[in-house]
Amino acid sequence: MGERQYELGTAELEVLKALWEEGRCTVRQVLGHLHERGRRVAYTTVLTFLTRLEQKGFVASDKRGLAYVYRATVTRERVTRSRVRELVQQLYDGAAAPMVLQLIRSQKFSTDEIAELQKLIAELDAGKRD
Amino acid sequence: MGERQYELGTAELEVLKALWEEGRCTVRQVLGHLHERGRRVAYTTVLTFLTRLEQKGFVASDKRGLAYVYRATVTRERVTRSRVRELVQQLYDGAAAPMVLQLIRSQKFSTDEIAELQKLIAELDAGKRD
DNA sequence: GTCATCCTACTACAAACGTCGGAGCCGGTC
DNA sequence: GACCGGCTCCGACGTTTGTAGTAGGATGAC
Repeated sequence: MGERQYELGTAELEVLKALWEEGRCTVRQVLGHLHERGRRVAYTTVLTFLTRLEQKGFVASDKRGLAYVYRATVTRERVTRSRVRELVQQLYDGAAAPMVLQLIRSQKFSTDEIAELQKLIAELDAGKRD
Repeated sequence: MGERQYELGTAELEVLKALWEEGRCTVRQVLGHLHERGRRVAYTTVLTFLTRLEQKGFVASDKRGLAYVYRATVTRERVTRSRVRELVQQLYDGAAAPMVLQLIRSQKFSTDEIAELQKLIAELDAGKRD
């Protein structure tokens, strides 16, 4: 079965995000990225996360010179989709519409975003009528 | 520092959902509810979750006859909102729109749901123009 | 050759989670 | 009055997650 359950802690996800945003990174670069956004954590902690992420198959590494360089092996899209689906499942037993309604009601959107949403939904609607 | 007020594991959430759906319940009733939807778990496990949920302030109980009766002290909406917000924060640094787009793209909606969405967004749009 | 560095590997550890087993209490039933 | 079937309390245990210290290998500076 294809869609495996991705188990990622929030701190692990932070590290993965660093890789998505920076591309290939050494441990130290990830650490820098995290520090830049106020995440204070030790070098070895980052190393631990990268190692675990590699074990779980989310990143790969190769030795380049004296340090390992890590890269994500899963796309942000994929993990994101999986996480959202998981939450929809947990909260609404798989029904996405209530989640969307919830989001639309409880968050503020800019005029541009509203326009974008309208466009997208219109497309959906058109698709349905085919 | 994550000010995550609601710390709920997925299994704990299952139990809480039982209370939202059934109203006031004894341990045994929650157990029955879970068993009905294929969740096989022991009586004492449910008891543990209810106890922990009570410690965390999500449920309250009172002794009625020989068994305790539990009830949720937080609404489904509240927990749900908090969880969604948390995920939006984690995945998109707080931007709700990408999340909505993601949902709309990756999930299937019925015609009715699409209509509902259109209505809601139209309202939003109207509100913006005031 | 010796040092100061930088990097990885190994180990550790507490808290949270998911999961129960038993001990022990209490109210009916033979 | 001894037993059965509920119920709660307490403790336990394996796993995951977040966090990090320390040991030891490689490397470049003198």
